[in-house]
Amino acid sequence: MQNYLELLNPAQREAVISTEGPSLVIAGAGSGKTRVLTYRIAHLLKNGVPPWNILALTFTNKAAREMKERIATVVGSKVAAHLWMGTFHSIFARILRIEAQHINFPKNFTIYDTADSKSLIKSILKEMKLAEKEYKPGDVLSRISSAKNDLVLPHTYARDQHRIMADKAARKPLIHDIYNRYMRACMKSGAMDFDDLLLNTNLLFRDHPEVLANYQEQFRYILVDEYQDTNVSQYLIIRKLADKYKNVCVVGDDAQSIYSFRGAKIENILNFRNDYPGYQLFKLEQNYRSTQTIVNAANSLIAKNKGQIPKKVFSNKSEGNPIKIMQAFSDVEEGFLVVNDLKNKLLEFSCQYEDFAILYRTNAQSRIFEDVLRKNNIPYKIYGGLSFYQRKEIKDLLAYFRMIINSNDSEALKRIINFPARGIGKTTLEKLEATAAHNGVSIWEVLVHPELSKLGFNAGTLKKLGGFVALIREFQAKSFNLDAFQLASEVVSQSGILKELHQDNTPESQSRIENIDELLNAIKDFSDSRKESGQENSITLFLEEVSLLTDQDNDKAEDKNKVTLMTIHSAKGLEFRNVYIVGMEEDLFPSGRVSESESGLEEERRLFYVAITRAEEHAVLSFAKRRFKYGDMTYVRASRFLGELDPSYIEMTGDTIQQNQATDNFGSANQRFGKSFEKQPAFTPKKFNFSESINKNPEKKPLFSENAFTNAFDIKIGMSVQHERFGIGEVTSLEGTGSNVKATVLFSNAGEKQLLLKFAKLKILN
DNA sequence: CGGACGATCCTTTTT
DNA sequence: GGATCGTCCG
Repeated sequence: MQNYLELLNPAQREAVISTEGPSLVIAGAGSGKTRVLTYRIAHLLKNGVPPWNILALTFTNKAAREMKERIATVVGSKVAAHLWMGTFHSIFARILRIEAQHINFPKNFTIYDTADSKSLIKSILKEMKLAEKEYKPGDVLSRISSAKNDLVLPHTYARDQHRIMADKAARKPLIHDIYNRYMRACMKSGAMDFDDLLLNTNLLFRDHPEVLANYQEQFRYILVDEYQDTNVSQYLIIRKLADKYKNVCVVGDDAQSIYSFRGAKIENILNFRNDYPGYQLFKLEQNYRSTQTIVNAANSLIAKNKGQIPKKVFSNKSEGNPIKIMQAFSDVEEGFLVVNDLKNKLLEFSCQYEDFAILYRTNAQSRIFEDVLRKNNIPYKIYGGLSFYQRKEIKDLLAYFRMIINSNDSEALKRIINFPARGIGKTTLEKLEATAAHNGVSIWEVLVHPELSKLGFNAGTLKKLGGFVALIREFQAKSFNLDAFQLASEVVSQSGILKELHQDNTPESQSRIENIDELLNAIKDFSDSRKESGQENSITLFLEEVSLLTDQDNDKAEDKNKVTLMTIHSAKGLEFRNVYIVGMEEDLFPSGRVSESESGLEEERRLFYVAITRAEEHAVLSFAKRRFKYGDMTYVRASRFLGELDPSYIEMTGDTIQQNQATDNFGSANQRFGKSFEKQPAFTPKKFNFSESINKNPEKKPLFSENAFTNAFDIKIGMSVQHERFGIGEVTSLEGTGSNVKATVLFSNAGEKQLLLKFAKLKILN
């Protein structure tokens, strides 16, 4: 790997070797951005810059990990290990722990996730006697988050006419008050939410110039990936840190800015020239990923946006196949069309499962594709939704660890004070919470206060509370002698969690036990690898790692060679030979919430651009005519974005059931498609078309057959059926009529279950 | 106090 | 279609 410079094109090479002074790298989709970042860092190291003088900030942990591995192949893993490389959140959490004493936080502060934050907001609403209907915790949190990302503290918020007016207009005039209480409560709990990690870093640097000076000196070279998605808070951290040496290299693509909803400012990249005069500009315009058709189609789309950094992304690869658009009558049929097309490509182009991705705008769309893939025995992995670390039993166990490390963490306490059930109910907890809020202390401090007995609890309750305190203290005492894994095992057995789960012997509790085992294994792996590398191995470090994980970071070995299902947002940075972009409908993509504003629409368009440019060989777009929304079947229109792609790159596949209806299907969107689009035959006689492929595979089930789905009416007494969770069983009785038929099934492993056929996805065996 | 069972709201996107 | 929340009853 010594000649890494030879692996680069001229533009990439310039970006790698121009290490001094500010640099802006505009990297078109698929243009080798990661390669440039990787080799730039390797180049610095090769030229004698110590790794601890380099700060590299990425968007996901996974990106950081992969880049570190690639750098290690050039300079060795010992050197690479000393790089400061990670997400903004993980790097600055680490720094905040080191500098905690300066900002009035304990070193062992907890990191609240969104669920913790919402739960805290609910408590505050209760205390303020505000209705949750008026002040939805999620909405309140996003207002607070947006303020924090703009570095607006509560007292400034209260005087910020803009925000106050907006809140009044939204009939939530008291947000500033909630925000204030929220901040105080976090402080009492010794907790920071995600935004606080960045906000407090800013406050640390603002109020402690000597601390800032140290880090400026340390981080002589700063690299930032996905710069177009940084928010004000992140932007200012970079500016401060880079202020001394100005060796800052930011990489990004304004055309791929898709996170404004969480405070990202595309202006950060657009204004780089003003912030760092004398900067060098590098443009990476050759796309190595996709066919010319895909690149050109994507260009034709993004050209509809205004105010971009001029660039001309091109591909030297083959022309490739046209982008296919498929229309379906319903969301379910869309699932079949996509999976059928996938199966054809699998054979036609000798693809692996891992060569496919199904991308959607919202997580809720995944279910239908999961069903169809499962029925076709196609392995898939799904990102998003409930991740492992958000499952109840996992969060409960982690809450014990949090209490051990930081007993002032009131959200953790609320989770476990009565889990497993120890007779401390809602009333008791409410009283404790109110007392804590009234006295400005954490719940734990109330519990351990000598005058607890004067609060009017009865003797039984007092005893139970005392038992809980003793339990936590016992764990704390043990935590000094045990490693992370030993302590975790101790908690699982001594807290009564395991006993409780073993007692109610249901399939659910069984799967919970399995999850807990999995967590213990993860902790063991963590402990062992830490021990091997001679590093500290405390539960604190494990928690730190876990609380900043995303489900993208949980790549497992068994997840190799599977079809990928994810939102377009999480697909950023990835690539696949074949990409399906599904649900191309108005009010879904573009989302109805934003398509009224021009800037919102432009962001949706960038999102579509990101989606298309994930594809190396084939991009397939699909939409349905009818779709279930909120449990109702609704009629929907094709997305306006379909008409914005240059029609010369598109192939339509028609409506295979009733061709004469195909044209109506576009509704108003049809007018936007323009003449050339309309002229396309509704049913292109090409080789991947749909009806032919059915004929080609006569052994396969016809796509539109009712039989493809288990029909509730088909299930009869005595049948042998399979359930996703409960396994195989026999139907012993049926009751009810119509869609409400309830079956009693005797499962060989799970015992007898009553199942509503419309919900339980029973597969008929034999 | 805790579990079971309806009503209700919902849907962007995520560190 | 489903998650969460509130209410009711044991």
